[in-house]
Amino acid sequence: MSRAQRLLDLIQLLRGYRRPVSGAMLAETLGISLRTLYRDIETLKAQGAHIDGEPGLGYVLRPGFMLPPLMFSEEEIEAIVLGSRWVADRADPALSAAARSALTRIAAVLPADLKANLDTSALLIGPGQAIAAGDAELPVIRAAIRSESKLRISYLDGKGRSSRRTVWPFALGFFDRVRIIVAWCELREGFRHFRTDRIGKVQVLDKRYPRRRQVLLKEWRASEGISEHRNFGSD
Amino acid sequence: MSRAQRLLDLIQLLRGYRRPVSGAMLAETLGISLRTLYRDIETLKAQGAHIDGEPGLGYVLRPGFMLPPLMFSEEEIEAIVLGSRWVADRADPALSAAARSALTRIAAVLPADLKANLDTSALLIGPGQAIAAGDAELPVIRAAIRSESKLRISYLDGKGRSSRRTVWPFALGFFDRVRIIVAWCELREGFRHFRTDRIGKVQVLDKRYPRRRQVLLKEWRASEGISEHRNFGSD
DNA sequence: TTCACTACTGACAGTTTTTGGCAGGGTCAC
DNA sequence: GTGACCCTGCCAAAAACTGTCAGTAGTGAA
Repeated sequence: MSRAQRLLDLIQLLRGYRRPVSGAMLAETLGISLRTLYRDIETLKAQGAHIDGEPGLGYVLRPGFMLPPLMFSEEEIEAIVLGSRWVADRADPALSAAARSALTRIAAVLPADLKANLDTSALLIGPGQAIAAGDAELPVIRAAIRSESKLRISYLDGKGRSSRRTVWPFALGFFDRVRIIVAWCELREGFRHFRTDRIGKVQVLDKRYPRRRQVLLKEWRASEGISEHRNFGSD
Repeated sequence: MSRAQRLLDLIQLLRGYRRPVSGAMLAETLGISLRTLYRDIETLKAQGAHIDGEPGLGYVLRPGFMLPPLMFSEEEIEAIVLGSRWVADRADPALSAAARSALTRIAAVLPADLKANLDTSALLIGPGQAIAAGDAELPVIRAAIRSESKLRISYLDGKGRSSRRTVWPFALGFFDRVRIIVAWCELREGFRHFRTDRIGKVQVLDKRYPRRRQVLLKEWRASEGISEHRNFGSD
C-alpha cells in the first residue's frame, strides 16, 4: 500500500473514534511501527489536518473531512463556486462564513492566475428577497440535527395559535424566503414542518431521540411522496 | 521536493500552455528525466487527470483544476454540499449536471459511512418558483464569457421593443426567478443587463472582444456602486 | 512522590520506492 | 524513409521510507 493511501486511511481511522486513541493502537491497526506513525501524524498535520495529540491521552481528530487529490472539470469548479456563493449570500451567518472559508481554502491552493479568475468569476448570485428572520438559532439547530438531539420549541402556526412542543429535528429546508425545520413532533405524533421565523424559543435537550436521522428522513420522504432526493413540498 | 508536490506542479505547468508541450520540455522544467516524466503522467492519468498525449505533438491537459489533499471542517463540507445542491436544482441543465458530477466525485472518495451521511444530508433545497425560460443557451453563453467572445443577440426589452445587438458578455447573474447576462452593449455604448428569457436568437461571433473580462467586470461594479463582490442590482 | 502511559525527537541501518539511463516499439506528418 | 514524439520494460543507482533503539517530557492516578 502506498504511503499516500495509508495517510488517508489514518485520517479515516481517527475519524471513527470519538475518544482519544493512542498512537500504539493506531500503529498496530495500520500495520506500521510507532515511529512511523508519529512521522505520518506529522505529515498529516503539515497538510492541514487538525490532529491534537496529548501526552498521556492519545490523538483526536477535530471533526472534518480530508479529501485526496481531486480533479475537477472547469464546469464542476464553476458549479461549486457558484453554489458556495449562494450559501455565502443566502444562508445564516455561520454557514455563510463556512462557505466563504471553504472558498478561501480552495483559492489558497490554486496558482495566482486561477485565483484571480475565481475572484472575478463570471457567475454571480443576485440579491433576491430578504430572508425572514429566525436565523440566529440555525447553528444550534444544525448541531441538534447532527447529534440527533431533541429540541424544545415554542411555535406560532399559520393561524396564529401558539404552542410548545418537543420535536426530533432531522432536516433543514432552504427556500427562497424562509427556512423550514423538518421534524417528528412528539405532541402531534407525526412529521411536521416549522418555519424558523415562527419559532420563539429554542432549547436543545440533553437527550438523543430514539431513532436514526437517516431513517426518519427516509420515512418522511415516503410520507410526502418525494422521489427526488433533493426536493420537498412546502409546509 | 516530494513526489506529490511535483505531480501538482506538473498539472499547473500543463495548464499554462494551450498548445501541446513535449515531454522533454516538461521534464527539463521540472528537473527530472524523461522516463520519470512518463511515469508521472501515468500516475496523474490514474488519478483522473485528463491528459492527452499524441505522438509527434506533445501533451495537452483538458481544462480543469487539480486540487491537492484538502481538509474541510464539517460546516465547510455542509456549505459546499448545500451550495452544489442549489446549483443542481436551480441552474440550467448543463451546470446542474456539473454540480451533480462534482458531488459524485467527492462522494466517491469518501468512506462508506460518510457517503451515506452525505446522501441523507440534513440540508435541503426547497423547490421555489419555476425559472423563466431561456436556459437552453446558457452553456453557450458561459462559454462565450470564458473565451471573451462577442455575442449577437436579438432582445425584447421590458417595454416590448425588439432589437438586435452585438454585446460583450462578461458575467451571468442568478436570481431567484431569472438569469441575467451582464454585458457591454455596442449599440448603446454602455453596460446593459439582459434577461435570458427575453433573448431570442444567440449567435457566438468568432471574434474576441477587445478588453479583458476582469476589467469590464470591475468597471461595471464601479458604475453600479457595488461594494460587495457577490451582489449586483436588478436590471 | 512514584508509576504507568503517552506524545514526541534524534540517529542509524535495513528495506522499499523512486529515479535515470538504455534499448526498443509505435504513431504521425512530411 | 526521416524526424519528432509517445510509451514500455529492464536494471542498477539514488533517494525516501521504515523499524529499532535510546532518550526527553507531559499527564493522570495511586
